Amino acid sequence: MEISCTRAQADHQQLLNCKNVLERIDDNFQEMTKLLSIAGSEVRLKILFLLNMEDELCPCDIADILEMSVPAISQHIRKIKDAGFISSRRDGQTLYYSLVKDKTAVLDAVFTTIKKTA
Amino acid sequence: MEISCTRAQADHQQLLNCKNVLERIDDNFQEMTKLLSIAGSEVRLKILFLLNMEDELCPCDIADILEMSVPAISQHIRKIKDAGFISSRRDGQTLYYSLVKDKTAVLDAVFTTIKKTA
DNA sequence: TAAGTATTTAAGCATTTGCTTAAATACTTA
DNA sequence: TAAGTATTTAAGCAAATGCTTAAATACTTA
Repeated sequence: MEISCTRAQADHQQLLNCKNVLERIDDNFQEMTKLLSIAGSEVRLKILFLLNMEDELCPCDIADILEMSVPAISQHIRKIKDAGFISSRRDGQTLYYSLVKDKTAVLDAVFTTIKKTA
Repeated sequence: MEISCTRAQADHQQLLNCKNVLERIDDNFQEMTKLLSIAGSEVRLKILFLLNMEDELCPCDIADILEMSVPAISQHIRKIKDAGFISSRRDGQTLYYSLVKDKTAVLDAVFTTIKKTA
């Protein structure tokens, strides 16, 4: 917990306080980074947005809408699913994916902002 | 704008509608992806969080708080600055960085969530 | 103007990312 | 059970990322 900044003006109490705050909520940063790094890709952000708008979609639908290959979409879906932000239900051959709402609640503000036509 | 999904059950009207919605707000997706991909790194999310909490900080402060090298922090700062989400003011040798509030407003929900102690 | 501090920039390199193509798995239906 | 559809998985590869170290730039002060 030592402070190395050599500036005379450095407010060492401020820096220590910042360190303490970050340390206390470190787990929150990791969980939030997981969500934001998932959402910080244009393809995945669109997938999340579409699932929010349509409730549930299958990989084939998403591939069509985004005009991308099915394996490419499937691999994005796996990443989002592994992180726990979507879940799936099977209906015959088709897998329907939907948002895990309580893990993605913070994205509501993001979706609202995106929807605002400039 | 053609639909390639071969599923008999596919709701082609739904898929076309999704494509139209996305197309209309495509610029919003790009801008939002820029912000989320910046914020989707633990180090940068902490930098943004700290700037939100402390109003302004210099690279040296941030390097101290996060216990990282100054060049590493500087390169993250440059990325955030190039994207337009922070601005700087100089006071002597020291550069102070602060959030561009109207470009990062959507992160308020993120910061609030992070601050909630579990 | 010389030396010191704050910061950025650049080169180098290991790791990660995100696609492609090909093959495997799961389910349905003739 | 064979053939077809939906999806995943895996290998391969080009591009992006994020650090390190070393050097350059900007400013201050003795």
